[in-house]
Amino acid sequence: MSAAESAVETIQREMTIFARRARASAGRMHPELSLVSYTLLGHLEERDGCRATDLAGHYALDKSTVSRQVAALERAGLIERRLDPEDHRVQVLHLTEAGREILAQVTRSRRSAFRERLANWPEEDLVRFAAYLERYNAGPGGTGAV
Amino acid sequence: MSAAESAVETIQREMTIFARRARASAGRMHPELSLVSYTLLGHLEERDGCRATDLAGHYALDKSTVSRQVAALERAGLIERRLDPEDHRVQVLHLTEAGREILAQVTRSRRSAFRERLANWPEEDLVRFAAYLERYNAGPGGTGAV
DNA sequence: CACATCAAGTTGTACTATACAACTAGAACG
DNA sequence: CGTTCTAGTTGTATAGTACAACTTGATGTG
Repeated sequence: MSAAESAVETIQREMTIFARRARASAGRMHPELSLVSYTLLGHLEERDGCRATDLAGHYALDKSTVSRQVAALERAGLIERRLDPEDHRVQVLHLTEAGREILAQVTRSRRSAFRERLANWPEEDLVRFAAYLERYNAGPGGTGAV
Repeated sequence: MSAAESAVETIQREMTIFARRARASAGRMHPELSLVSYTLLGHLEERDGCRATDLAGHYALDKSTVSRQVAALERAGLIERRLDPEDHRVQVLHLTEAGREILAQVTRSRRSAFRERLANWPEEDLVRFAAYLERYNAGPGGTGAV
């Protein structure tokens, strides 16, 4: 096996380990915010509000799934729905102040966990690793290479 | 923000994207084998058989979860249980011939998906990326930096 | 304009993966 | 022995998900 082939094997194995761990710890990571909720809130912050359908499309989730997630986030007071005056079928979702705070808090705690994990890496390696990950994720998706 | 800090941000973001995708596609990846089942079969192959408790410990799953997964895999004819003659509480799990085949098949299809995704990477980058991932995963776990 | 079609969301239902707790059966050790 | 430990199963509950059926509003065409 060539060096390239064996590197591909390693990447596959390590990505799989990572995915499994992420899955296992997703629910326990932050009691107040699952990985999905966190991602959705992050999207709302980044876009400054969007529709449920956009979330579903962007994250490849069924609209019913998003509908329930959104309902839960609203019940928790983290987001609010504003009827689009242009189109009354549409609800534009926005973070509330509480939602913004929780999101920032979870982001901080996640960031510090990552920092800790990467604490001893030389800057050069961090930069290269970051670039590789971006490149990997930007590649053609949906092939199951997860 | 320093280059190192911004690299850590990127790593966090990209790892999260990856984890979310993995999660979303886990169930659809291979109709015949979920990510968890695949991982468990892989472990059995690697160790040439082990106990359910070992699987639970190694993958941080509850023993009841493993028990049901194992039951499903046995029903599907992919593994078999052999009573440990030394200790009648213990069932040693082994791949069956069918299990070995399915595992090999899924491994092949996953590998080809990874290969495709990484097809245009220069060997040097593959080797470095693989090393970074190994290093990342080998770090202290369980902090939520997933 | 009226009806057909499309789009956004909700709700009913079902399934999978998971955890925790209570239990059974066997082992180990005093 | 009997107590305590260990391996595994089963009951129960929850989260996240999908698919299908439905409601409501928008759009476009004869």
